[in-house]
Order: sequence, then structure tokens, then C-alpha cells
Amino acid sequence: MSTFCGRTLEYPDISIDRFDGPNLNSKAYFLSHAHTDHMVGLSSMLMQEKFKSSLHVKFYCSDVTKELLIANSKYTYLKEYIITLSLENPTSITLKDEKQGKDDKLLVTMFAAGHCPGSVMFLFEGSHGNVLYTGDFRLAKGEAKRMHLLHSGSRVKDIKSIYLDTTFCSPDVMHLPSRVECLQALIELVDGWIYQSPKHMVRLTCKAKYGYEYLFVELSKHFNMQIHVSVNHFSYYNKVPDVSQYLTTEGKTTQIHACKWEDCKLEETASVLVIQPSTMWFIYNAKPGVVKKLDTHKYRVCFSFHSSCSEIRDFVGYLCPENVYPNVIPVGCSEEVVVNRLKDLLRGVNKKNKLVEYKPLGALKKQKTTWGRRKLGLKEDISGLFDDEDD
DNA sequence: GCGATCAGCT
DNA sequence: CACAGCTGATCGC
Repeated sequence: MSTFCGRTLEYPDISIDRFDGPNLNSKAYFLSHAHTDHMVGLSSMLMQEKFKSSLHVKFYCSDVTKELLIANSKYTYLKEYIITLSLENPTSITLKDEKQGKDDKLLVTMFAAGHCPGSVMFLFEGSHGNVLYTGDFRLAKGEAKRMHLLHSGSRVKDIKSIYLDTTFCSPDVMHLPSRVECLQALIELVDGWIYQSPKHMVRLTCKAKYGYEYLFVELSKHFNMQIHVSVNHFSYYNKVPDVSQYLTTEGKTTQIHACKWEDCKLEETASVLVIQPSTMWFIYNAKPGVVKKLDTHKYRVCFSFHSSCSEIRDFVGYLCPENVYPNVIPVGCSEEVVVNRLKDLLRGVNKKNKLVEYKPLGALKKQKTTWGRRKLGLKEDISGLFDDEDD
């Protein structure tokens, strides 16, 4: 659950993923993805009036996020203010001072965040340094290297601050199965079931509105069978063919269901295998593995749309920013504790979390130090990191 | 009769 | 199981 207030220290004139309170004064708005905890205030009358009364204030997001947004009547009003950006395509944005002051310019680049359909990160480059806002993300280790516009030539850009999805930045969640591992386990379960008879059905019980589409799409491709979803759910994907072509609202045409079960009138002779994708359950039960049998007809598979702690640390360690600001403070946790779990990866801090003394002429040397750490791979070098915690 | 908010649930 | 919702009750308009 995002606790980000909407504004960065470096660029307080823009708001990201938060649209209430002081954010009503911003000069531009950004949405990383269409989950409602990132849309607080977006449907309010205050926000609607703000857009209506401002000539230059726009709303930036990805194409898919736009379609998911405006398919919901609460947000259809945004249509005329939305400017969609394409991935890894730097765009210059002018922040107009409505009272004839001086305008500011900001270069914005979006990157796929791997959290849910349309989810992105934003890189802001301007006079106050480079700032990366990750939104929610799930990236495997090493993926930052393939995000070319985080680089300048062969070097990583100088990132002043990263505003980071720290949902699973905790020693309890060092490792999570990859998306592919989860998919393979799921395919095995489905494969062992649906070929027994046409009345053998699989029911996927998914909680969030968006996020499981990767599983739906890949399952559909593998079994050459569309996934049944509720009409209401399907309507959000009308303009997103990359997803909708793998879905159906006709329950009778498929053996794989992710629909609202009560509305799906199946014959009573059907035998149903229930599979529940879960993350927290696996974390709290400390069950290693990808799949767990609960009952003869009931399984859980471990699937996460947030990065594990080691994936987060790999990402931050690769970028080596000066500052890290957690977007999520887990319960019973403080911002300081979360930052301490990442501090050793920041620029100018050595492995023992001591500040490296600042010498202007030592710039090259410092550069070398961080390089060395990157090359060595900070992979399993986390000893002592969690010493100072109570739990 | 429509939102907004909140408890309870998954 | 604060991953991200949904449903249904209640209150105000």
C-alpha cells in the first residue's frame, strides 16, 4: 500500500500517484498504474475543477493505463487532459507558471515496471537532478541493465534520488519465485486436470483487479483456451487487445475460469480445481516453494507483482542513487528501518553503512568504489544489514 | 436514488 | 495475513 505523498523533494511542482491535499496545486500529474491506492483524490470534484480551470495542466500515463482508467466512469472525465507517453521515449514537458513567471522544463521517460498492465516507472531529468519514481514494480535481477535510457553511454546515469516500491523490502521476503516459475507450476496443475474430461474445470481465485493478466495470457496461449472472466472485468480490456484476445465472457466455451464464480452457471457435474495465486500466504507460512496443496481440489501458487527484497536490492545497487525514499512503509516498520535495509547500496556509503568522506578531488576514486561493488555483485553481500532490528 | 465512507471479507 | 481490492451497511444529500 503506497504511502507516498505524491511529491518529490526535487520537483515539488508535479504530483505522482496522489491527487489530494497539496497535490491540487501541482502543474502536471503522473499516474504509474491504475490501482486505486495510487489514485487517491483523482475522482474528486476538486481535482476535476482543477483540470477544468487550468489551461496547461496535463495528466501523463501509459496508453494501457489510460484505457483502464477511462473505462471506469469515475475517471472518464480525465480523457481530455490525458497525454500518453510511449515507453523509453524521453519527452520534454513544460511546467507553465500560470501567473507569468518563468516556466520550468522537465524531461520525462517511462519504463515498463512489470507490476500490472500499463504499469510504468518515471525518470525525471531537470535542473534539480535525475529522479526515478518506480511506482510499484516487479523486475528480475539484472533487468535494470536492459533499461537503456537509465544509462548514458555505457554508464548508469547519475540518479540523485529514487522513490522506491519497498513493499517487500524486508528480510522475510529475500526471495520470491519468478513469474516464470509460478507460471510453470500453474501449467503443470492445469495440465494434470483439464484433460481428464471436458467437465474438469479450473478456477483461479484472484483478488486484485489488475495484475494477474500475465498468468491469464500465458495460460491461454499454452492451452489454446481463452480464460473466462466476468463481463465487468472484461469491459476494462475492451481497448487492450493484447490482453482481451485471451479472455472470454462465455463461460461455457472454456475450462479455465477467473470469473466471479457465483455468476458462472456451470453444470453441477463439473469437478473444479481451485487455484489461488497468493504472495502473503507463502511469506507468512514461510513455506519455500512455488505451489502448495491445501486439499484434494485446492492449491495455492506463489505469485507476486512486487519485487522481492533481493530484486529490490539488485535494482537499487545497480543504479547506485544518492538517496532512497521508500514509497511503502510496511506495518510495524519505520521509514528509517526501511532505508537502513538499502543504505549500503547508496553512493557515498561503504558496505559498513559509514559515510565515505567527501573530497572533491576524490570523485574518480568514489566512482571506482561503486563500480567495484557493482562488478563484484552485491548479490549475497548482505551480512550485518539487518542487525540493528528488533524483530 | 446517488455518492462517500467504513467494516468485514477474501 | 496491509498484495488490492469487493460487497454490503449506513449516513448524508
